[in-house]
Amino acid sequence: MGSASPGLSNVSPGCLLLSPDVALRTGVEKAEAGAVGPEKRDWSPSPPATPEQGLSAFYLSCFNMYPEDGSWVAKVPEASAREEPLDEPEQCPVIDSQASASSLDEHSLEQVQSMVVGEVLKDIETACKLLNITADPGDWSPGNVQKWLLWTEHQYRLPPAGKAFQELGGKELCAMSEEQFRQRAPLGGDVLHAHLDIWKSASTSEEGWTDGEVDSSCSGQPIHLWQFLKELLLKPHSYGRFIRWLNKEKGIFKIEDSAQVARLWGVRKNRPAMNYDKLSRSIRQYYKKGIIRKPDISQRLVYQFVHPV
DNA sequence: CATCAGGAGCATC
DNA sequence: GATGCTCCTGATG
Repeated sequence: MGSASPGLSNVSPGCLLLSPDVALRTGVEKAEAGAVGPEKRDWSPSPPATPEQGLSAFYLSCFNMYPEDGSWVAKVPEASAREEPLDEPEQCPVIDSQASASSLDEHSLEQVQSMVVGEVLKDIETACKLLNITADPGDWSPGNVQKWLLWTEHQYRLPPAGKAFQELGGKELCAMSEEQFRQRAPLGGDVLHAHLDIWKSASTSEEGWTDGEVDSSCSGQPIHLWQFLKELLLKPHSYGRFIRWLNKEKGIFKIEDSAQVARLWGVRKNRPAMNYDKLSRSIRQYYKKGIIRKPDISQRLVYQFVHPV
């Protein structure tokens, strides 16, 4: 998938996907019914072929596969009854080596999750570039708001609502409730509100990333692979199923899902062809430099930072 | 078969 | 030149 640029690919999947309040309860169902339209009802979880197909529509449809509120994860067909560690940020689940059917389901779910997040972020990024606006709706000028409205209306075939939101800046827009959206735009106001929520949550989680102590996106310097790995390790809440510490003090970590880690790295570096073979080659370049090494007892997919934090 | 190790050429900054 | 992407051969469990 991905050619998302470094900026938006910073967003943590967990922040988006684990916020059912935003994604599920603020009109996504209605978004599907009202905007996505009958021709898109039979979405299967595969990425849209073209931007014009509407990546957010894909996102919305994916969520709508399990539309009741509550835990989205639990709605996955035949999903494991095992508790997901979603509410315990520090918990790093250990993936059983004997993969059961249920853990396989979890894996495919994770793939869908990260895929969806990637597509949504790409969607937002595309819009930002196209419209020359920032990803954070709070920063929008009234002109930016109008651009965003036009774009969203066009993407989801909503009736024009620009006039109803004239003179409103991004801050005011963000402060508005779904009800207020509906008052101003009886047709599609709820959908616009739902989309704005997605943008808001995307930019919020992006800020979360830039707070990271090893994050390099502020400095403008290209991120190093070892920094990226540390970033993932710092966010077990979001990435604990892909990569986790075995011994944080010694800097020993295990890549649990090599394909996902490589994919995330590829997204970050805008290298869609990235895979674990290449990523691991880059890790091995660190051997000589004394940044990463294999631990004393070598294990598959286990590496060690030479200078743990 | 996936992973690991490392050589080599190349692009980018 | 540093960094990492890409492709490669060969080894290993």
